[in-house]
Amino acid sequence: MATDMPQKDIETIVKDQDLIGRRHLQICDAALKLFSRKGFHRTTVREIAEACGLGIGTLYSYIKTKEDILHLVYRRILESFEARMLEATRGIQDPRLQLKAALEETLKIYDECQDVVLLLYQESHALGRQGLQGLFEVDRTYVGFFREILDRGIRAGQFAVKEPHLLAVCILFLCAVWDLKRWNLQGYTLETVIESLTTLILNGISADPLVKLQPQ
Amino acid sequence: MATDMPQKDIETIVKDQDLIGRRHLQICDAALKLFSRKGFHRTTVREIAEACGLGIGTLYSYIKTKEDILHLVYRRILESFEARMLEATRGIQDPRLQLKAALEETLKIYDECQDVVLLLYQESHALGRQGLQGLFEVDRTYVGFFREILDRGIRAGQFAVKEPHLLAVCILFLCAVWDLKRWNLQGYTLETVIESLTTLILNGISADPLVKLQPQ
Amino acid sequence: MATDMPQKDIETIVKDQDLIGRRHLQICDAALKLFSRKGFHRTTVREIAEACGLGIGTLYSYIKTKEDILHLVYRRILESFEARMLEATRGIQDPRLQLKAALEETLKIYDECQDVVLLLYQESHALGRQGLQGLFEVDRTYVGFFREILDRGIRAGQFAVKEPHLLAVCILFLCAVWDLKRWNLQGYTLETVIESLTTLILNGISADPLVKLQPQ
Amino acid sequence: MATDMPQKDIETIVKDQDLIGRRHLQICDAALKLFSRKGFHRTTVREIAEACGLGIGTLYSYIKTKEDILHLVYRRILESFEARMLEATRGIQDPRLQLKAALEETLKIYDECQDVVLLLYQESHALGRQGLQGLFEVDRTYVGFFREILDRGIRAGQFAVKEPHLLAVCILFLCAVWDLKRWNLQGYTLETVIESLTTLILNGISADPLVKLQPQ
DNA sequence: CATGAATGAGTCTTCATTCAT
DNA sequence: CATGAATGAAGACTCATTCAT
Repeated sequence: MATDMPQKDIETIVKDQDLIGRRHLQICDAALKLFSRKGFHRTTVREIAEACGLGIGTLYSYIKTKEDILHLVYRRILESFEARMLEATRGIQDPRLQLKAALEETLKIYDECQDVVLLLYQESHALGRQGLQGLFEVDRTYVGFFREILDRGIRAGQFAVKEPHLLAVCILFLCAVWDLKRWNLQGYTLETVIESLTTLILNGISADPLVKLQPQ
Repeated sequence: MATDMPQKDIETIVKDQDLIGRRHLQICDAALKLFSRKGFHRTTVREIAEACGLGIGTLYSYIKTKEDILHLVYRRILESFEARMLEATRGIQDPRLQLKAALEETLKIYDECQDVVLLLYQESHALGRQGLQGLFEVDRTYVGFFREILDRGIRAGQFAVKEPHLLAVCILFLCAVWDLKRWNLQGYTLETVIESLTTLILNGISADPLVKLQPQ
Repeated sequence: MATDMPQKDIETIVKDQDLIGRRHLQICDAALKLFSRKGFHRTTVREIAEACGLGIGTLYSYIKTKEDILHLVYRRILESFEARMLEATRGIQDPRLQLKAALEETLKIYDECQDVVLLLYQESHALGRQGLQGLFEVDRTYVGFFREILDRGIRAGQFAVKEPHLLAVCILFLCAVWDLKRWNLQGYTLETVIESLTTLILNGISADPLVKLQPQ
Repeated sequence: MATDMPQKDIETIVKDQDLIGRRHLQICDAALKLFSRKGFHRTTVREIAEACGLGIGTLYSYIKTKEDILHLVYRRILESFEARMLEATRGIQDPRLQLKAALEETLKIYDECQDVVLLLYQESHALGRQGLQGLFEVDRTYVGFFREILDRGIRAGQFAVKEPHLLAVCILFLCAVWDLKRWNLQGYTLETVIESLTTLILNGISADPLVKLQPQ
């Protein structure tokens, strides 16, 4: 589904593709921690180099600019998110249940990766046009996944949704509330949020008014 | 309702409160444009000074640090948002209609002030702890407004919501989708979004299942 | 004796000599405190203005440059030092006793005005050539005072000194040890220092070897 | 005796200790000249960088702050002073002669390094607390050297001194008169000063009054 | 392929001084 | 005479990036 994201493949001096892969992982791990803690701008390339045990020069053999590191990090994050999502919803037939599962897993991921989601929303503008395009693409596949669930539900007569794509975007976005507005949600537990959001959305799109009473 | 946000009043060298007020407006206007276009980090203080027709020294008579400018901008934005919201929903009695109006107005504002909303979400981490507290406070009053509508609807038996505060946060947050995910919503018009979101939310929280069929 | 120091009279915009005098005192008092605490460079003109209750503009009506303030301060300090010295040694006939009194008084002054003496030694290079000349002049009169005592003692056969001016300079300078090397003299009291220095100097210049045994 | 001054070792970005050593020498040489001529405050970091043929960035790879440069300079100066002193007085048995030699050498050093001594006295307050501590420490070892001579003389019955440490401080301090009051000692030669100071001090501390007549 | 020293453009911020009111 | 807002030159320091070894 998302194996072919537009790689905007980072130009490297080193040519050994295998080594590049390993180094990129190394760099991602170090950079992710630093970016989460201090943000993109306040993290220096030198710090990243130190944190991943490479010389600065070596680091620069595997990237062209600092921005590339952000790319690497984003790509990695989104890949892992997507993998988890697919895993969690695979094989569920009922659209309503599958949507529920997708919501729950997304919120769980967002709960675990709070810093990362913040990073995603706050520093993405540090990417150039081209870089953003890549992100958008990935996001689209992620959204596409929700959209498929909606489509199946609509075809099955379970969901009444005029604009499935729009709704998919909204639903995915809404999950981020747990991270982006966390300071305003201090008293709540993840469970409460999962339940409330699930209720809101399922009721919001349900075609059958009578179903609604149960979850509430 | 929110006239007394915690001012964290910027220390200035100039004493004339009136002049300070005017200059701050001047600075806000210039900074807002630049921040929207280039982001906080990529905008230099010198650029801001030039853009508002002040010498750097003069600019620094009205602020202590660059961060203060971001404060000024944020405070200004949120004040104006709140004012518009209050204006648009004042006097509407029916909670359902009032919520509809609030949603519509918020989305309209967010449509007009796309850059500003992005700024709000992306650069807020450039503020220090104290500065963030101020923002949160304002946000809480804004959220509180939605919450009051929900509460009235619940009391009137129109809404079925377990966690009104949580829902209020979600609803307000959801409006930002139009700005934060705009690149994934290219084909849609504001009207479509207003309608879809309104439907989703009203259905999502409606206590009476039979009402739901009409708007859809 | 030193009423006619070369005034390098500060150019002022204000012409009322009387007012100038009062303002200069005002400025001196404020500046002295600030300079002592923070040093000349780290004290801003604005701080001085605030400390003496004048507007910056007003302050600048009574001086031409920041350096002028240092002048004012130095001149004031030296005048007061000299006055105290004269007072303390007036009328003493015996050169040995007079030298003792002069030493004692100088050390007492230096003890009371530790910060000021440091200021004198550390910031004088902030003065331009012309300003330094003024200081030197004052210092010379101060030194001259010691020299006169030495001369009288030499004529009286009490002191054996080849280079009285040089010695006078040294003696006066030596007194500053209490301020400039204070951190290396932590355990000592003023009294001990007075006694030790007096002994050293009187023995060092005494013409009559037999006298020496008594004070030690 | 003073091989282990508290290094407060400057944090550097560059790791190669050997290179650091060489660069620090380079920086010292350039900075010393500039500081002597223009003082610490009036010398810019950029000037220092140019004077030692490094880019500013490079310079800052070897120091953390401008103050560090002053440190470097001071440390270097004091080390060289001490080395010369030790060399000049080594192996002299008679305390009186050794003190004479120490005085003479110190004054010669101070004569050659007039600018440096001024720097030492005038700019030391630009150092922070910690930096000053380092200086004091070095000064103490220097003073300790004089003190040892005095102690030996006292034990040998040649000197009559109640407070040897205090006297040592005074003696060392007195040598600085040649630099700090030079403008008031224009007509004198180094030889005259050496002779006068030596006479003053040796007579001042001599235990045997009869010896005194000879040097005078 | 690895390293890390070198670079300098660019950043925020300060402060003595002036001048219109 | 008094005031204080305006000014901009200048300063210390950072950091992404390169390149010789």
